[in-house]
Amino acid sequence: MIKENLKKYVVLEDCPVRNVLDRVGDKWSILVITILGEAGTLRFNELNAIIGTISQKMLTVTLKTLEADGLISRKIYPQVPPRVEYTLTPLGESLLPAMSLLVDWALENMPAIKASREKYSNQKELV
Amino acid sequence: MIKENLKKYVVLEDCPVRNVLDRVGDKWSILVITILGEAGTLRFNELNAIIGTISQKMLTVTLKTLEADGLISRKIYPQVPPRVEYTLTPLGESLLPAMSLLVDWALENMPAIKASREKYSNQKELV
DNA sequence: CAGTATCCATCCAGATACTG
DNA sequence: CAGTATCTGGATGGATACTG
Repeated sequence: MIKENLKKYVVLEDCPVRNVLDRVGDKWSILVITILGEAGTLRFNELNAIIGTISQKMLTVTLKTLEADGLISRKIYPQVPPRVEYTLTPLGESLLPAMSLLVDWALENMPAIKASREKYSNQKELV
Repeated sequence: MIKENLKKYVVLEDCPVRNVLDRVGDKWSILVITILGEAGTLRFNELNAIIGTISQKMLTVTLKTLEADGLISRKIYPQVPPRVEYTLTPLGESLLPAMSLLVDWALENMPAIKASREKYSNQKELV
């Protein structure tokens, strides 16, 4: 029966897939990974300045989560004032191809999606 | 200056990328797209039964959003009781390769991520 | 069958202020 | 410089009951 077979995706979703996509889906992770992927290594305040619209708190949370997942590494230089540098780990780098494919898809198809959204909301208004 | 150059990602993020990834990031969209991608066409209650843990409300919301984005199409058969069928549009199908790359990455690297998370939380406890 | 409508708990992101 | 701590409004997701 086809429906029973399809349930495998639900299981997948619970364990590894949704776990990973929670990161992909949150507001800042992809941006941070993309930027680190291109820049190589950046300090906390450099990331903060590049993104501009992120709060210190969210940048801290995002970096900690990505570090916990093993996607970025955090290097502390014992200085005053402190210097902390962030870099993608090999695991983080291995995510770049999949992410850029998604980003490319988004860039390419955003016009179509936008047009569809407008068409849809106009239809709703007419009802 | 390298930092100014990197800001392009922030702009990208605001407009098309984050818009699309909001869908990827929500709780059910990827699952629905994946299932429809394999099944071809399904009715509302078939999807409901396959996923099992989704509420009617969230399935409705998810399907409406995907329809508004032009990723799935909704076909109503004027019967009593009603019959509504959902299918991926070509736009929705074009998203499948990027998504499956991401899903594959998740499956392959989940063990590493899990190990990293445990190591990280153990470190925290020792402090 | 395929939804709507309503209420509710929780999470999330941002603003602000403070610190080793 | 690189964070932490606290508070708050709003969005998100789920449970339940009802309906054309």
